[in-house]
Amino acid sequence: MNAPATLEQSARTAREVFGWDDLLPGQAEAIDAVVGGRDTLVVFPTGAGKSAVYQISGCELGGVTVVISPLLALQRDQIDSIDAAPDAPAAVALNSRTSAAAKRAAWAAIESGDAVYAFLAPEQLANSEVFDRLAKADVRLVVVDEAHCVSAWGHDFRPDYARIGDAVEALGHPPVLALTATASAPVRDDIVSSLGMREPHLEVRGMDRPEIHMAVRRHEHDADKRRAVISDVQDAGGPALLYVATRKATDAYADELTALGLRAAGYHGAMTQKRRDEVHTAWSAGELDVVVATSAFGMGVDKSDVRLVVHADVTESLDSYAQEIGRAARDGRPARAILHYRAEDFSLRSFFAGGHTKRADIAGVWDALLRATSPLRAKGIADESGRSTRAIGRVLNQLVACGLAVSGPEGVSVRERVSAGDAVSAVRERDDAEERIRASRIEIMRGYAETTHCRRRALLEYFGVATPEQCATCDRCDRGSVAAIEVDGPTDADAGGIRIDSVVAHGEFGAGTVMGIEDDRLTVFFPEHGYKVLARAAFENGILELGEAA
DNA sequence: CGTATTAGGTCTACACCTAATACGGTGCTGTAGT
Repeated sequence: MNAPATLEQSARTAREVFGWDDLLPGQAEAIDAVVGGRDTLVVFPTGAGKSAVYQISGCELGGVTVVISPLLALQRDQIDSIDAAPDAPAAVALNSRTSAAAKRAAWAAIESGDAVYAFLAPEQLANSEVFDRLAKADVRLVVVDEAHCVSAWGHDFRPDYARIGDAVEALGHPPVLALTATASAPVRDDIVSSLGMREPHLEVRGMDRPEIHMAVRRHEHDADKRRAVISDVQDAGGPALLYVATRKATDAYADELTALGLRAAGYHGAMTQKRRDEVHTAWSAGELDVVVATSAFGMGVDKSDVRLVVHADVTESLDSYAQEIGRAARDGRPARAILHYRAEDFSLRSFFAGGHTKRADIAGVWDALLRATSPLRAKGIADESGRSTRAIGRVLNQLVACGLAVSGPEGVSVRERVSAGDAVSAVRERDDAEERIRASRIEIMRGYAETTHCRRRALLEYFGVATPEQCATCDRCDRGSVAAIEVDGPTDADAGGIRIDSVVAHGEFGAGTVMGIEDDRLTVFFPEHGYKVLARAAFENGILELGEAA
């Protein structure tokens, strides 16, 4: 392979086919790897030209470029942008919203032998007709967009994400190009192994976003937190995003901000598609000061002048947090990211992380599958047993994930005829493993929130990026080197020999670490019991003692 | 696990308290019915 010639060719394609004058840093290297036949993982911030990498590579390679993308709206945007290019290959979508006529046209394009981009949600790969036809087509590249979803959405929420790797293998393993805006080392490893990528070329650029000032504020009381969040949004100085943990909170904050005279709108996954589109459009057009959203808002939202991203609750992982604050300052001008939280807020995340499958559900589903003579669907089992379709669906996913059952276009059927008891324990083991992983992600988030060192360093170290000790643009660096955890109200960080990070011993809870100090109360984290707010008087009656530093 | 809502109990009656209970995120798909 002649590398300079390839690069020159890529630059020409960019210019002549897509109308881009220059390739951005990293794009040429990634394209070179993909066109050379290597599996490639690209981690660029949004706006740094991830799409161009697959568009140019697909054009160079010819044949069919399969693009797996999580949201139908994203697929539509991508197709629109390809259609707008001066001389780009055709782009088609295959999904549940595609009309019969459009499907015929799409297959005609795919089977024509000309270069074409085919956009699919991963669920389409489980459709045997779609898959069989793709397998016969000339697929020369598989692109996985928003590849972090492979890691985050794997088995439970969208199980087909976990099976993309199998589909790639069954297609004869054409080069795989995975694209994402944020991926920590564990998530990268997860993507590589889940997609079955072989010795992938890794192209990571621009993880550091020094233009975003980072801060965290911890609160004792919910009312204080709400006030602080509202006040931050009022002082945004430009378009602001407010992320909350629940759908209900989106409306509550949006109403309050509206009452204060801001143009605010709520956004969450349970709203009608129409309403979601309206909010999205108004936000993009600059008609809203703030969108109050759950994690549903973000992917595919491209607004360059966001000046503030406030989180009223912790996210489920530092990966998600980086993703969400990364939506600020795409124009490169200064912006701020502020995380507000209370110790209790982690419990909602732990709830989402948990969720053990009920034994009776597992046994019931397994029994139904064993008796069945043809594949079953969640709805059928649910109707017959009177349990919820969702619960049954989860059991089915877990049974497939642990290899006891297989999922096909007609539904799920038994693969290994083990006893109900064995099925129950196999599913429970999966539950436990998943919960441990999610719990550890939450702990990393807690670590970020409670670090006494530079925030940016804490974030970037997690992403495996070397950084200086201090960034000078986070709340920790603002106040000098190692600072105390900030707690609402007067902070007396040294009285009575108790300090933030002091190790203490409690009669009931064992050894703990002081996380916060108020006038007469301490917040202490006990590894086995979590956070406890204790009266300072506990020292006087001997329940609490200053521990040795060991 | 924590919070918000509902049900139940109290008993001059109304309003109020407590205990029990429900609920909490992300999206595809296929099918039924307008």
